[in-house]
Amino acid sequence: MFKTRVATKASPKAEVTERRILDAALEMFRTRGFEEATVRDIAAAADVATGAAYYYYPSKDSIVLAFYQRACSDMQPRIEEALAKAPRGLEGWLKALIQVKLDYFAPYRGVLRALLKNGADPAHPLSPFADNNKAIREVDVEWFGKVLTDSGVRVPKDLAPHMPEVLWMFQMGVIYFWVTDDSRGQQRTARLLNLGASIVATLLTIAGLPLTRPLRKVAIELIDTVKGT
Amino acid sequence: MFKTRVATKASPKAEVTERRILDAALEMFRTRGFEEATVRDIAAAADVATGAAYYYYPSKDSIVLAFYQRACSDMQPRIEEALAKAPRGLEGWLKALIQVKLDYFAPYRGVLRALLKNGADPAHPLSPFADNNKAIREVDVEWFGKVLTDSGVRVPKDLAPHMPEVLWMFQMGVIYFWVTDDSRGQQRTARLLNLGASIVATLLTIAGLPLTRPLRKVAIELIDTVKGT
DNA sequence: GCGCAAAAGTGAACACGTTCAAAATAGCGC
DNA sequence: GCGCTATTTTGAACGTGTTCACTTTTGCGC
Repeated sequence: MFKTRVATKASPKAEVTERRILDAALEMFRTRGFEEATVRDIAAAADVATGAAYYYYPSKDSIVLAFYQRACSDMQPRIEEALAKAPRGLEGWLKALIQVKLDYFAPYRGVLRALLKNGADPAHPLSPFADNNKAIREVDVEWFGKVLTDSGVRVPKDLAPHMPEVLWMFQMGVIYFWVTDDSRGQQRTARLLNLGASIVATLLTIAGLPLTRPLRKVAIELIDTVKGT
Repeated sequence: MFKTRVATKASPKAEVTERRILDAALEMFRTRGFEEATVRDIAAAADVATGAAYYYYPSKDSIVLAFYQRACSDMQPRIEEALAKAPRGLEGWLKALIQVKLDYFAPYRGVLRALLKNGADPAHPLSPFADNNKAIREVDVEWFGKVLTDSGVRVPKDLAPHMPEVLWMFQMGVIYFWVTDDSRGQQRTARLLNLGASIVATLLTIAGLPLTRPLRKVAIELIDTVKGT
């Protein structure tokens, strides 16, 4: 139902056109906002006919997805750098990792809002939770795994395999909050990130105590349920 | 920007028309799904011209909001009944309270998905988080307050005023999960609700222990941040 | 009943995302 | 260069939600 246009070694000409459309779209999204940027205008700005946009992208929304994918590779080196600079420890790294994304996406907050509109619906091809974007998601989750092991925090055996994805979910929560956070400079998100990272780190150390085992059991069951089969 | 058509004591004729449109719309949403039910068809089914729908409802989405509002009053007696029947205690009551909503909305899962598409965005007039729906939300939150006090669970003073809204948020989480849960009979949501309610109840008793005070402090700060000014 | 303002209702027209049959161009064996 | 296929590009047309100038109906003072 949702061909993402196989990345056959397209002729360079076509590649250039595809890029021109994407760039024109992003520029227009940024300046006018997602809803106000019409496909006709985007195509005109890219010097092609309206239909051309649909030769390269199956829908207007999917242009945003292309942006999201580009963003994810763009951010890899930035993440590495940020983690190196950040204060050692889980909390600092968590904040640094998520902050990279907020900073990168800042000029495109409205664009991201459009992408996340289709929500956490795993059935929707444009959702970060969809199978489509499994590859991207896994790269992302891996960073949280790395941060976790590097931090040296001792995580209970039963919980450990789930933690990277749980931390990734925490990130998604922050981002969802952020896209609709209209406080000055999104300072509420900044607070949320600080407090959230602190709580996560605290909880994770507490989770090691023997007393917490029963609760942990239930929590893991819940995590399994959310993840689905 | 979003006149909800003041509920002036409309002439009965108009009231009937408004109802006819709403009923036709819900029927069509249920049988065809939200996207597939066109305003033209809805209007035709209600025996009015297309434009009439817009005389009563500012947008197609807002019809769903009207449904949501009707649903909320419809559910009041059901909630009362369900709480009376449910096993005593916070956990049982929480589950019963939320289950009433899932049961009521079951035939309209797709419709609700359309409503929640506009997300948790408090700026969007159709969101359950919007100012528009403050009244509804408060009635809803009050139930959680009642359940909490009736349960007799001792909640720390600093946390207590926040708890009804926190529980309400838990409910919203379950509902968001539910609208896109395609497991047979939404059994994943059922598990999520069971486990979640159990965890909430457990955490709440733990929160009374003196040791947890520092963490609770941070958690409350986070809650304040999410709630906004 | 009559006149008339307000309320209710109409349907053509608009802008948008999207589709598609057709045209233009590129690539390539000869 | 020539033909021929596959790729790329076009722009008119479709269906949608929505708007609006207009018509019809209602309510009411007289």
